Amino acid sequence: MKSDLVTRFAPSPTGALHPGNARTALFSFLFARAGNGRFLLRIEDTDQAREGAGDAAAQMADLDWLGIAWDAGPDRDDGKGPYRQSERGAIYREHYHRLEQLGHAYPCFCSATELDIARRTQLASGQPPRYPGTCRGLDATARAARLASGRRPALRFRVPESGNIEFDDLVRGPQSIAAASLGDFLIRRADGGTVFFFCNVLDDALMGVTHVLRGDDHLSNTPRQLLLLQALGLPRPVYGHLPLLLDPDGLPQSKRRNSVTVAQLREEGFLADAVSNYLLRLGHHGAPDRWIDRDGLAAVFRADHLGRAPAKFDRTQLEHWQREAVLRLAPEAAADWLAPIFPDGWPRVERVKAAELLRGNLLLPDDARDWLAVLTGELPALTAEDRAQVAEAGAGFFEAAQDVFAETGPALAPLAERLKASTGRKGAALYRPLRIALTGRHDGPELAALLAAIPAPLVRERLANAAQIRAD
RNA sequence: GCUCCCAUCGUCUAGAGGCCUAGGACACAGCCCUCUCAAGGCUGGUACGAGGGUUCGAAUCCCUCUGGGAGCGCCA
Repeated sequence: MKSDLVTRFAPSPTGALHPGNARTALFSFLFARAGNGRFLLRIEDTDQAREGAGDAAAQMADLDWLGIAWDAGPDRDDGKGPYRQSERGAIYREHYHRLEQLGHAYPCFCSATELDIARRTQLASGQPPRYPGTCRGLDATARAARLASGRRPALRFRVPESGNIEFDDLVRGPQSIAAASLGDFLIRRADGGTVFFFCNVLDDALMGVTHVLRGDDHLSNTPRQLLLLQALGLPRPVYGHLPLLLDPDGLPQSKRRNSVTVAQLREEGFLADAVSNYLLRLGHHGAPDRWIDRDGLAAVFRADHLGRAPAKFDRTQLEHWQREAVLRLAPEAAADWLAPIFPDGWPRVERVKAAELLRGNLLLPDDARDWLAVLTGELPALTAEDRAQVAEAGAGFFEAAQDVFAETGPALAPLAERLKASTGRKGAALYRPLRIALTGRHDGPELAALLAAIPAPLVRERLANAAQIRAD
């Protein structure tokens, strides 16, 4: 059963998607899903100058990767689009006209320098920088005169001189601000370009958005947008302002500071569901401590469980969820996950087998590189300590191992049994030298599985090598 | 400069006056399990930014300060 709930994510395609935006998108998406509503994606590409080629497509790919699916968007119109603001010029023009007709907006002829001077003056005298109202009272003749002199006006919204603007924020609670503290703000640039305050809120209303989850940085802008809706006679959505997501050092994420992007995490090999499980718990509480499947995410999301304090991006916690995610990967998916580090010619079956063998000891695909050498290549030189352990077991031990291996093959149980009988060794004294000789390291999957996975010639070679090792 | 927002273990968080000698998770340390690592089990240390109030009682309410952030753009 569909409800009337409609949420959206409205990124501007300037650069890559950061975890903070991804979280906002995820929350909005889950919010809609949890309420049987719809989730919209709108691209706010009104600033062509700042837009990088392919940024929108890249961000959409990131969202898609995370499993954030939009019911309507640039590539999926539902009749209320277009979902790119660059294609909505006619709609904006129509509403500019209405605002002007209604007396809620007026042309402003002030130049950038004039405004700058006013701003500086106000700042210098301890006043908040606000539009001084120069063009507010211009009559028809004055306007005509300016137009005639060739000046192209911008359009400004006429903010009421008194009264309070009130709204109840989903996460911040009741808000109230005096209209008088707001200056008349711009809604259309002199070149005809639209301005965020305007197109953003207008599109939300026109697209039927009922609940807006967005960054904290918009909280103090909300009253302006509410004024706009009121002037236009459009319904207002419920707002929920999410605290910022900070870098590990506590500073806001930014391109300049090289904050991690979603694309980077993906390239490193982090799994989408690990990222989701992590983001779900940043600034949102109430989810159980255990792993949640992609399909179960929406069921634990609660809009009334959103936090107010900013959170720091913490790789260690992401890694915890990554470990959980890797453990839960289906065999085929695990092989795909490791694809970047497998040799090109490797057959599918081998890949799946290797992935199954190693995944318990991997956090990222890169971690598998050394293990690949264990399975197919040359072992790195042993440390002095490891040499000592191998030497302690003795040449006889490894000679016996070679003999037994020749008979029993790659099954550990009979091999261990026979070695135990012939050398008297057991437990760690038996297994550890074998592990070191065969893998060159102390950690890793079960020895039985390793023995079965390492090609027999390599096993023979390594056992023979171990028999040659003497303590330093 | 002005306005607004935020503040609990290293990190994510629970906490809406007594249930808090502050709970959980991650991380860390120790032990158990075990051929190793991981997983799992058990145990442990670590936090209410500071100062004033209000109250019988404050992490929770009020004020001040401190620290952080945002907005005030012909950026979004």
